[in-house]
Amino acid sequence: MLTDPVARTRRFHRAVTTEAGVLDASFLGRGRPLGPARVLNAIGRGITDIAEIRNYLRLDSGLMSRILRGLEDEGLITVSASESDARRRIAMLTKAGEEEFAAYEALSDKQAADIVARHPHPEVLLQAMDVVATALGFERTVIERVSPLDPRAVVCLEAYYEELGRKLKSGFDVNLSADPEACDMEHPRGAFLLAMLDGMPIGCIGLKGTDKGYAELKRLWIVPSARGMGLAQRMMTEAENEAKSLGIKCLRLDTNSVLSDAVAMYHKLGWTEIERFNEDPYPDLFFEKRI
Amino acid sequence: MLTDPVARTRRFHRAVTTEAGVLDASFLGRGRPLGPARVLNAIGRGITDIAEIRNYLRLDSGLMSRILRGLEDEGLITVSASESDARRRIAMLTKAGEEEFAAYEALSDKQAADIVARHPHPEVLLQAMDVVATALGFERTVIERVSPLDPRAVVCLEAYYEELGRKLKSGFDVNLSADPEACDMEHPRGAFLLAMLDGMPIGCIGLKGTDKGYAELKRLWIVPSARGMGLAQRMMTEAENEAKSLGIKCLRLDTNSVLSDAVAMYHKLGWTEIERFNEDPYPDLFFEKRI
DNA sequence: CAATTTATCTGACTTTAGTCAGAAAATAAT
DNA sequence: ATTATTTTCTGACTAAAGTCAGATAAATTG
Repeated sequence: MLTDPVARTRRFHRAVTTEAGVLDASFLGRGRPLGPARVLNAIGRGITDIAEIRNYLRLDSGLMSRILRGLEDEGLITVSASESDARRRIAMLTKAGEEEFAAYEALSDKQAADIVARHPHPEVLLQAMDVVATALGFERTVIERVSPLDPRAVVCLEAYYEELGRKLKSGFDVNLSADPEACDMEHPRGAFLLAMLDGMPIGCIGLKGTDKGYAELKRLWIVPSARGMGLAQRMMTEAENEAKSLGIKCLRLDTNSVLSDAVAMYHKLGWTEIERFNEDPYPDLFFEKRI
Repeated sequence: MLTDPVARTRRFHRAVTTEAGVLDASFLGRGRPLGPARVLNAIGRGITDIAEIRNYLRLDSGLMSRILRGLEDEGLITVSASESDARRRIAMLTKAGEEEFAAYEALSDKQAADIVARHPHPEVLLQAMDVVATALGFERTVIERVSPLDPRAVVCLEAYYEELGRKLKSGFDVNLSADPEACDMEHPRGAFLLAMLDGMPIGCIGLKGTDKGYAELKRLWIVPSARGMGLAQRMMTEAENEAKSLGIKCLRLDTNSVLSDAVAMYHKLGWTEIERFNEDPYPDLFFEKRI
């Protein structure tokens, strides 16, 4: 009973659907049926293409059409033809729509804050929720190329620096000049990849272009709640592909032997250990891979 | 973004409702609307009193009545008057109903098993789900008096013994004669209390009656995922009340200084340290409280 | 260019869910 | 014993969700 995976999962499901009922009630707190409320929120969250909303919410085209007319009549959205394909239609929030969406957001934020607040040790609960959320949706993870200055990238990098600082005996101090290598990881000189799941960044990797006949992989980091799922390998592979498409033939990386899991992975992925190729104080292991 | 409690909670909620949609689909996989399916499952899970089901599922009496007629027409249930109060009605599954319920159970079990199976480290996910489930429903926890031989009690006791074995340097070996003190914790000589949440035992405590002018509190245990929520104190208080109602005036307990959290709690709850009062090898600290 | 495909819309449905005002019968209160 | 309350049931509703067969217009294919 206490250890049976099925019993535990079903109990989790019961607990969560009870709670979800309460949370969905927040969607009903503004005198609007669930359907229109969900569509309005999808639009507010940036899914403006109607076919996409329809697919996301699994709505019949007829039903969708009527819901859109209703929201238009309320003055919350405007619908116009897509520029690239006049059959497709794009929904936009009006000013009133923005306000209504903000009101829903405020309700949801309050619900979320309440859940956390009534726990005596919020961080324990939050970490558990992170693990569950990552696990449940893991196959929806998408890897996208962004600028290393993208706020979502910055968030990952800061977490990476913080973690290195904890793990290296010497601590870790990013060069004071803010993100000195950012321009080298800007496409097409290099690249910066972000793994996104449910709107949350869960991992990153940088490809740093150089003028020395090789490129470097830098700043591979996976959020703790997503570790052990094979995401790091996927990021490495994607970064390699990115390098290939930029015509890069040789990759290098440096690391520290403290990060034993990472070192093991580099070996597994076909990297070979080489001599020190830079003067950085933190790394003590150096790898190369010809692609 | 990565640390913001509200963003993390909302992401969790999104992940879980997406998943819940899939799980609820299992309730639709047998060609029956959600309403009747939920009622059938409530009856199958042992909620037979119609008023109770109505309260549990928050259904209008008219709607409930019609759903019951529908399930009767399908030959899945029979409804009869309660013996104690002929206004109230009791629903029972027929043979066909049992089978239908079992089919729903099989679907749910399969869904649950699938979720766990596709995770590379199931125990990590399961522990996280335990923490979340406990946190979300915590205020629904009910403490009930059961026999110490109740299978749910046995499950807790085994977990307790296992944990003691890990924590005590000397290990821990329950007296080979199966649960030697069980009869002393049988009401009304003593009592055994179980904390239940969503059908899962999450903690226990035993009140052992003796003939020596005092009773003992034994086997206080809280499932790891529920620790830090103040449940142990609530169990202690309930056990004290139980003792009072049995006319007991003095309580004792023994413990080991390794269990420092427990020791701190005993002090906090007004227990006073006393001399060793038994020859057990494991405890090294002894407490008393007059009530 | 004609034929086909795609995305949306409209109208005419059905099903499911939920509400509400009594009616009937049993029980509890005075 | 009468009155009030509780529990369920029935009928007559409304609202919301979902389905389906075209119609329309834009894009794609051969």
